[in-house]
Amino acid sequence: MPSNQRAPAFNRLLKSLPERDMRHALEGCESVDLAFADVLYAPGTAMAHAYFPTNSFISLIMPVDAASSLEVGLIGDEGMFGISLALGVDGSPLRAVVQGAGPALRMEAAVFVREVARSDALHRTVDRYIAFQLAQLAQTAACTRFHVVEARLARWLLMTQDRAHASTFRVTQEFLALMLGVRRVGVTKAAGSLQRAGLIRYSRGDMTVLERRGLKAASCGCYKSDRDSYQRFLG
Amino acid sequence: MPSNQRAPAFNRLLKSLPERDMRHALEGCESVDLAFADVLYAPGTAMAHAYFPTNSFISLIMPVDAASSLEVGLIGDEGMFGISLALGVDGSPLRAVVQGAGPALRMEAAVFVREVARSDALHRTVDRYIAFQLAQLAQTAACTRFHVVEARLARWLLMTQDRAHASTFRVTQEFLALMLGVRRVGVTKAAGSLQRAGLIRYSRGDMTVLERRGLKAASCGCYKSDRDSYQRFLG
DNA sequence: GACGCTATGTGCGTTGCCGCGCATACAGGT
DNA sequence: ACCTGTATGCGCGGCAACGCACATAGCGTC
Repeated sequence: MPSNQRAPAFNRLLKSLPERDMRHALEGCESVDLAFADVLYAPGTAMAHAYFPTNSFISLIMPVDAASSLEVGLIGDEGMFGISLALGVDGSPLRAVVQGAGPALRMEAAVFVREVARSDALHRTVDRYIAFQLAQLAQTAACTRFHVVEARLARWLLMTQDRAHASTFRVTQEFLALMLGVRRVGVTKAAGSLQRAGLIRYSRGDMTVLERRGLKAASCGCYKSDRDSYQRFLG
Repeated sequence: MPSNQRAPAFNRLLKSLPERDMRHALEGCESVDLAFADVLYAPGTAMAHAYFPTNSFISLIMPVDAASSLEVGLIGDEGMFGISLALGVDGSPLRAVVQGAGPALRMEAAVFVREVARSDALHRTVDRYIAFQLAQLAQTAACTRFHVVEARLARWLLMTQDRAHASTFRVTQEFLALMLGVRRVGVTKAAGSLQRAGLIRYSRGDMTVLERRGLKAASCGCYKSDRDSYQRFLG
């Protein structure tokens, strides 16, 4: 493991549960390794599993048309994928794609539904996480509307660094363009600007955050707002 | 009541409940008349009531800064305000503002929380509505990013007409600009274009939808997507 | 060491919306 | 009839991002 990386052994949502509930939930889980670009869920299909990333992370992507899409959520060890199951519905319009390879815990859909029904603590935690997702979606909608690409890119890098637990991670400009819903060239320009400012360094898919402080200043307030929301609902 | 208006006596979420659950829920409600521009909830305050519009409607607005904001949700008789209460959290980043004056049912926060706990049917319905709100938020984020003002305006008019249960309703361009997160002049241009196409007629705050068919064609697919989501989760 | 793939960077004309300032027009009150 | 406030319309210069096409640069492969 790279020296800049400290892998969490646990998923923070599960870890926050009382001992008994956590133990029971973990018994319903299996450990899996998620590979980059794995599609964990595609709209229109049945949701087979809920996922609790430990040292991996997952993008929630809203498809618009063949060429365009927009990332509307990012899930790492602070969260989970599968809230639709907890809400008792059979699908979601969002694609779930592995963005950072690594280990995760997963639960079969039926098992997750049963666990949520039997554990009040898990149910409450999941509900609070849903509240966070709602807040994050609203924040993303506003951010996407009002903020320039460079600021949105800075926010994205900070969010990703948090979930990668590393200052270096792999991500191409092409991929960033899809996440931010802009042209690749737009990313080139914004990333070049951040690099010239000494905040990041990158080359052929290797992205390194050099100065978190500076990135925060370059980002819009949405990064901080997201963290505040998480703190309020789940902190 | 204008002839083009057919007021629903009920809120559709409540109406969908089994007789017993609905009756019990209604007993926890009081009837109120919502006035235009009433602020039902402001971020940072305690949420005092849940609202079930019958023939009124409510905007969910994400504030960005003093000058800018963005509507991320619209709640009429097909929905409710107060899902945060059901999720067991104490607040939301979204302002709730009355956009269409009219009658609604409301429940004190504590009563609503108790009802959700005691009625499985209500709980399931609220959960499904939350799933819809999540889908609508994601749709709005993508729509706001990719679609031009004219299409977004058309979508907004269709959504509002559905909830106003009337082809005429009051809305100024200034207000529309705040909802769509654009300049008032941008609305002037887009609305003028729709009017020249014979799809709408408006003057000094009186907006009339003349041709729903044409408006749908002028709008992006997001209007249809929203309705499909609602149908899937609550239909 | 040539080849090909992927990743990144550049140029150019276009567009959708911005900020700002101002002009018109209708409505209601006195 | 006048005045004032609100609603709508228009012009101008500017900017961020667009679409498209092409240029460079690293890296693996045979």
